[in-house]
Amino acid sequence: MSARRKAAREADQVWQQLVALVMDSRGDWRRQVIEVTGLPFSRVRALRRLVDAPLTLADLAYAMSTDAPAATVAVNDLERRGLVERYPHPENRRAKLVALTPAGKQMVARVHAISEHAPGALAALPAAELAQLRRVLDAMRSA
Amino acid sequence: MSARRKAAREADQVWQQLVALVMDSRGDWRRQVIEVTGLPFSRVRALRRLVDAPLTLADLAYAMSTDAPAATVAVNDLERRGLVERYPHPENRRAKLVALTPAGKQMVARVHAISEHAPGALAALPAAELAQLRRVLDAMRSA
DNA sequence: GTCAACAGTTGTATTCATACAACCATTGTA
DNA sequence: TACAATGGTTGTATGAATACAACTGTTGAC
Repeated sequence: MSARRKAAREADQVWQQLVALVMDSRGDWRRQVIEVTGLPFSRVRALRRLVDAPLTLADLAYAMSTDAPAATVAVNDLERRGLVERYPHPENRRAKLVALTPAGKQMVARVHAISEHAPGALAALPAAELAQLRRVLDAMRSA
Repeated sequence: MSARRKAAREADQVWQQLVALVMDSRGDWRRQVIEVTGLPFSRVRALRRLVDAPLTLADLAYAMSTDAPAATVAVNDLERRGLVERYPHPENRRAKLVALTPAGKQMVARVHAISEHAPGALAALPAAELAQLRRVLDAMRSA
């Protein structure tokens, strides 16, 4: 096996560990998101896909791995709440772009501000390892 | 602020980053779990709480952060599928303990074997950092 | 100009998840 | 013994997530 493939498999395994860890001890994060925003969780998921840039409905549906009708319904709801707005695609009159309004951005910020307590195993890590972990996560985000 | 409290806050922040990362790029893990097991996701969540030791229904409900009726329904379903069995609590005749059957353990193993590809940012990490990350995760699991 | 493919919308149906009320049996205690 | 608290079950109600069929308008290829 090539070194490249080996590295990829290593990454996949680490990822699985991460997912399992978060999913297992996720606790009430989802519940908290729903309570803080007053939105169904899927709406929040939609909002978070739009932080970087506006998306067409098709792209949004793909990003959420659902279908187009679901995206339409979600955007309708978010638009009624003033968190999002539709506007015509400049180069394709079939398509529409969906963008966050200021209120929408604020809502996303509120979600990011939700703080959940770290599970015991994480809180028990030595400070040095914790710092290392944070460095890795920062590196990932900026990548 | 005490050093202890400061460390706890640091851990909480790292944890938030982890949760956000996994939730954002979770992709089809849930979908895959459902497909592989043929079970609703909440049933899988229940199964996974039972790997370490049998639980009473009340404890299971608490661990899943839902209520007792939901736990009863879930266990009924899992029992019909032969993945779990109830037996009387040795010291409290009100309570019942729920334990995985061999088939149930096998099912959990199948869930753990589901491999999802690491998101780009993670796969792009230098090998040394990846190894470091894995070390931290291993340490967390054994803690 | 016709026609297939694309982008979005509307409406419907189904399954899941969740919460709550009401109930029975057991336990421990006043 | 009477009573409150615990552990579980049944049934009901509701909202969320998901999928699919059918339709309109737009585009691009032939």
